[in-house]
Amino acid sequence: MRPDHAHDESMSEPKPTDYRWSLNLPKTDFPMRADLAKREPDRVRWWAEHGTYLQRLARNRAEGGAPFVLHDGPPYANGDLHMGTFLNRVLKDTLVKIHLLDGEYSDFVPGWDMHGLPIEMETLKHLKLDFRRADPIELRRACRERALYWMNRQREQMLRMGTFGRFDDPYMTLAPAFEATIVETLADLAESDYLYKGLRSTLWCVYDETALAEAEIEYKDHTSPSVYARFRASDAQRKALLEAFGLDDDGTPLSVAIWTTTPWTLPANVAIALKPDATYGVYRAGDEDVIVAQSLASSVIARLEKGEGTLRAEAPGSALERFAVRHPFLDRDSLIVLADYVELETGTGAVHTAPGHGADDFETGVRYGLPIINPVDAAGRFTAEAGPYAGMHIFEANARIVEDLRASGALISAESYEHSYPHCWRCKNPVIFRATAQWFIGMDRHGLRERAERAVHTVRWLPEWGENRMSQMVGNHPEWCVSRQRVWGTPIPAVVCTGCNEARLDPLLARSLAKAMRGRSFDEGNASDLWWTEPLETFAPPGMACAGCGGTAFRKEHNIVDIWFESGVTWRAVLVERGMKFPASAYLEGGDQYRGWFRSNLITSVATRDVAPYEQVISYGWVVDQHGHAMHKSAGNYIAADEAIEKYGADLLRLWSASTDVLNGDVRLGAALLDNVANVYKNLRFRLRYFLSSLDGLTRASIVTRERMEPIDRLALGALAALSARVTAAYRRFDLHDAYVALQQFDKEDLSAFYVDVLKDRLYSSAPNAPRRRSAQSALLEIFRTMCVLLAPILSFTAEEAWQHLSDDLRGADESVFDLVLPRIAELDEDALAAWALLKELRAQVAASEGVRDFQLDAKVDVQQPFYDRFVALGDNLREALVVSSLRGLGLSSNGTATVVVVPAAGEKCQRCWKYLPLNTDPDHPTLCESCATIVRGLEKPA
RNA sequence: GGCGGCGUAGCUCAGCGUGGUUAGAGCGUCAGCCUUAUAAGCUGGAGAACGUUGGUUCAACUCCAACCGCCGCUACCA
Repeated sequence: MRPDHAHDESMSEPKPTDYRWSLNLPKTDFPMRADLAKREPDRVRWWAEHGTYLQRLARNRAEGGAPFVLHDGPPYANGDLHMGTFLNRVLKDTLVKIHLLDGEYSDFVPGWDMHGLPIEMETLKHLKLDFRRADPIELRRACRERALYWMNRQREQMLRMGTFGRFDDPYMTLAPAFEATIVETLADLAESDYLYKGLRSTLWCVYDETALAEAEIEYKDHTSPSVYARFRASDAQRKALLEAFGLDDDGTPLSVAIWTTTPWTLPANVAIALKPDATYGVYRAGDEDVIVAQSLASSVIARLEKGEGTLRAEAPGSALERFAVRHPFLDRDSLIVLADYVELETGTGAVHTAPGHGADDFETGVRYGLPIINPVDAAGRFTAEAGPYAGMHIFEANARIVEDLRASGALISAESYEHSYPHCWRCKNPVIFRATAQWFIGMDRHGLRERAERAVHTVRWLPEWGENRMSQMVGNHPEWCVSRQRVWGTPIPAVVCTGCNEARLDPLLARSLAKAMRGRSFDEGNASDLWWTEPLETFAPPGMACAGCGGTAFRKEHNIVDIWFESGVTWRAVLVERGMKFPASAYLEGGDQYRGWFRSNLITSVATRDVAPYEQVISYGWVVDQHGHAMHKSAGNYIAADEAIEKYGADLLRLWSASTDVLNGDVRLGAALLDNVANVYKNLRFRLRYFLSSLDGLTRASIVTRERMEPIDRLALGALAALSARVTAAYRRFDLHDAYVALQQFDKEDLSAFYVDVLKDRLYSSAPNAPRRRSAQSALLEIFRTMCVLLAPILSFTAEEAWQHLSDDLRGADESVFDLVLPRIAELDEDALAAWALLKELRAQVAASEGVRDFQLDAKVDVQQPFYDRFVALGDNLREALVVSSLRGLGLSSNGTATVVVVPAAGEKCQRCWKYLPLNTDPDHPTLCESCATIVRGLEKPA
């Protein structure tokens, strides 16, 4: 012992009346301050070094735990994580840990989505390359490096969040076996006739020069030109049209008024669509006649600025079918056609139709056998077909076209129109429709749509409305365009017959390629480079011949597959290939994935296995700011995950994820809100600290079994069981918020305001080894252990930190908090719970007595019959529960209600235990009660 | 435009499938107490037109309709 320490002791020599030294006051080195940002990284390291997750996983399997597989929806390996990703990772982690702690084989394989345009764009920018000129193999190698860089970086960030999983063996869409699975699935789909090539008007990004899928567009507000224009009739056309209206031709010019927000599509115009059952009129305004829908006539005539128009005649749209008018600036006719989709809310009721530039227009074009004019190249420049506009960029041409319309007198009005418009998810520019030949998965082939919808109803959806949403999503899903004209991805190994130009995807060829890819090791780089580097003969089956012309000469196509298709086969590449549980127990993602990953997985799985790939789907809301607004970097309310963790600590943010209802609606996040959570955190932390401090001195050997505990300690454990039952039930239905509320309430009402207060006297003033003190400590140990395991899925860091502060002796074989098991509650003792509740109530009444403090009172209690015997059995615990000096009596209540009457305590205040009792029973300790005197006497002569 | 979700105290949420006591909880806030959990703890108080407006009903936060706000999804706004 160091001299200065001895000195300290002599300095704090107790005064004769100060008996603090003889009390068992709380003692722990569990820090009051969390310092989460500083301490959490140590915990992450500790879990890694001890293999906490994998060890528990192995133990659960050895003990026969049922498999539980949360299948990870792969984040895109590009950029740092934001709070939306944080929520995603932590919710998944919580679910994984709930099942892990429940003894299941909760196998979580994280994965990454690593191909695709965003990484390709980043890489090109980084290398200052133009993708048209870059060597594909070089570019793909650089993309791979970049994707791996981001994956590693994101992995570190995920681990920092305290998440568990097989982070040493994640799945990657760029791994050889994964790529091979993609190709094999394409082969299967081609073989079973779901996959085919066709000319369609598809979403196209002119900046990235590729087709896009529905899942790749974002809706944003966009201001478009709003142009009303005349399509004039030639003399012969005018005569015919007027006849259809029953009018004579008096030589007045006639035109059909159309409306468009995309003037650049006018060069591709071949038709005007009318609604068959709507009424159209010929209106005379000044010196001209115009045809327009009756219900929109006034707004169109107003734009003519030629005064009030007069209605000359009316006819249904169907009466005008197949008449024609002249294109406003090209030398051709525009056919009047009918289409049900024409709306009469805005515009003129006469829809400018360009089959090359719209899905519906395309369909109408096919129906009428119209030419599919597509005068726009991949980069958005007009081709020679566009006549005077050849060479211009389409969006720049808008203004020019409007001016030309004005100059030729075809323009009625030019305004601007703000509307929500599809944009490219990657470059954020408006997308267009452009007719090109692409590969599709047909939702309407072999009943795929109906089978997918049926599969939806076999799945458990959380929230329940997810079922309806998914069902609608599948019902509305058009053909899935899966081909992309880029290089960073898995090839669609199709070939084109050099004889007849017919494209085909030969399943044998594809499987041969896949087999070669599987033969490559991860370190050899992109296995699918083989499609670029090896001659076609390497993979082509012998005797491959064109089905159309019988030709045997082919060349390779160089499309890659949509990355939504790649992530769409994770169920196969991960669950099936690794021999994990399939269908997965659960998928858990943000609500945006109904159209994305939930759907892509459903479709590929139903098409090839006829079963949904998941048993349950859980979706959660979008993270928005404090005020409910979407977070954007530009709006300044964006929160990066690593910054938030540095500032608040991962555990506080984890607690936030449980503090709010994440499943329905938006999830708010902001500083004020986190302050709120911080208070709750602090309370829970203090409680854990208090438990640890009051367990001081307890050893495994001195633990009192439940049967031999004081009666009130057994009641406390009954209340604990009720908490366990509620929290584990909440966990099993993934209601983290209910678990959070339950833990908080128990902490506050049962522990802090009641049980802890009740135990103080017993813990502090008993002899250290007294059975009644050990009983209290044993109950507290049980509560501590249970609170730790119940908190662990959410507050992983703090629960582990607290558990580590328990003595090795008490922790025993359960080295980590994740070695513990969630309580299994067979059935609750309702009578005990009722007695506990009544005690709390009576204690609250005593505590609320004005002006007097604990122990300054004696009490007399009357309770109704069911409780009477129980209370008698409590013995001195009843007095203890009320925190009074003595119980003056326990009676049977006559009126059926329990009452407690308090009176000033009879004795004098014992200087040690503060109870008011008879003092001076020991001449050496005149200011102590008899019990304290005995204890102090025993302590005075330490061995 | 359509579909869906959400809208209850300063904050986060319960309650509303079976409409009926003074609409609950935690956090915060204010006041009091304790000083043997002490950079803690206890007790008490204040605090809510249950988004708005109508309707059904003896009675609505709870059922119905419309509307408003926020968010998400979606569309053939040509």
